[in-house]
Amino acid sequence: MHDLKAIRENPAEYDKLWAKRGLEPLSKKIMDKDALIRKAMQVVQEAEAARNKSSKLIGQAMGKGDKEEAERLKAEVAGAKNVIAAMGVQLDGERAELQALLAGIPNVPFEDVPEGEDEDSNVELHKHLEPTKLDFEPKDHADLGEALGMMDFETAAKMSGSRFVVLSGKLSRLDRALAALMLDIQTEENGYVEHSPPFLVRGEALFGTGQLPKFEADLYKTTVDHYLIPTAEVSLTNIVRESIVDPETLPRRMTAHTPCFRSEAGSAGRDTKGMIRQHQFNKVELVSITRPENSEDEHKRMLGCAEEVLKRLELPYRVVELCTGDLGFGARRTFDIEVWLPSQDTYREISSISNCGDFQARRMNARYKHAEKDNRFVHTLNGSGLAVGRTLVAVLENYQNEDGSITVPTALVPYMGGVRLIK
RNA sequence: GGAGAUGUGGCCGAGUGGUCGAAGGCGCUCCCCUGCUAAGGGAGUAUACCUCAAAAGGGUAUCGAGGGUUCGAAUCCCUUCAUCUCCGCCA
Repeated sequence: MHDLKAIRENPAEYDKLWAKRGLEPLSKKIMDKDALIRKAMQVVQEAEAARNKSSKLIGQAMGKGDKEEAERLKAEVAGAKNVIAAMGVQLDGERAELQALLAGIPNVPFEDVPEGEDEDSNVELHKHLEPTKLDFEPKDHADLGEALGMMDFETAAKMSGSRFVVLSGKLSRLDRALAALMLDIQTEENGYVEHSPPFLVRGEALFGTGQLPKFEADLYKTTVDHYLIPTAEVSLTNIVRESIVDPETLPRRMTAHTPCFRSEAGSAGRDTKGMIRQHQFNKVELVSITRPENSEDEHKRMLGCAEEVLKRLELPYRVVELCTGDLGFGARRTFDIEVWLPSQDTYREISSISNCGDFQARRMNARYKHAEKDNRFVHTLNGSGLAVGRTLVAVLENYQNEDGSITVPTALVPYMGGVRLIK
């Protein structure tokens, strides 16, 4: 959500930044609506003031027993009430329109975010390790998993349809081991506090983080008006909603290992095979709540926290900064971590780490005490640390042996109960 | 799922249609007195928005949230959310 006052003071700047995301200029439309609203507010408020004044006089007249005067005043109030009712309806309508308009406008990028229309303009920042070289034809994770008899898409399809999987045996354990490793790194080394939040949330929570109203089609909704979380970012970030945070507790770092549910409407045909794109997957999420002046530093720190997992697993990856055209709805800057997948001979996204500035904080009214009588919006950041399913895919593909067995990365052996080879 | 109760300012708590943004207490801030402790006196102490070049000032809204009745609602009605108690069910 955007700051109306800021737009009013600097419309050209906003239009310029929105243009970088490929949007038409919007400030004029917003300000015209805003001006209409303020004019209508004045009229309504004047009428309300007149009504309140007369009503008090009626009370006094009644107290004195002067019925005639009271009746005269009542007639007077009727006029004001007409104005309030008529203008009130108009005002509500205008406000709803402006609200809807603002709610659907994405965040503005930071000045120095690379410009570009789509992912082709994303900028590679750095790489870690050389892409895995196998001296045999690499299999993809789905073939490997099915051959092991521990990854079953057909059985999952029978009960749940496409884009689901049943893991079993060592692969199921591997999934758990990866999550445990990730949580241990983030909680024991990086200062994130582990949370076990709700997986079902109300619409307001999703509005707060920006998934609603625009992206309803990507979400699963229950019959009792709950939504399944598409990411724990929603649950974790909303922990500070409608509150005034003690600045001493900032930055506040939270993590959670949760399932994520995505209906992926409109993605038919993409990554149809395997575990890359599923309706349900596990993810260890990182969320930081910061003071405004610290969010950029925290963003870099969070990137490092996510990278650490891949370093520990000795998986090749690269980090890219998304260009303006590829930024998500709420983000001012985003780093993606892409892991190397031998079967695809390319890097694939395994983590996305965003600084949302005060965009989400405004939508959920999350503030901190900046000074006495000066509460300001916090900044919110979120990132995957990491997507467990895709990490499992990366481990299988990068650690595969010619016979289809999988060497367990050293860092995972303790978490696998000492197992060094999956076969 | 059934029955009932509750929801007021930082906290406690009064207030069942009128001058209530809201008594009183606690806490906090400032001042005075005393000045060792303890105590005493006075003033102040919500948020958002509109108006004003700004400040001062003025105005509107807010007593969980939303809607309604009324000239007027913290107070009456409806819906909803949350909490508590009892019963049922259940991992």
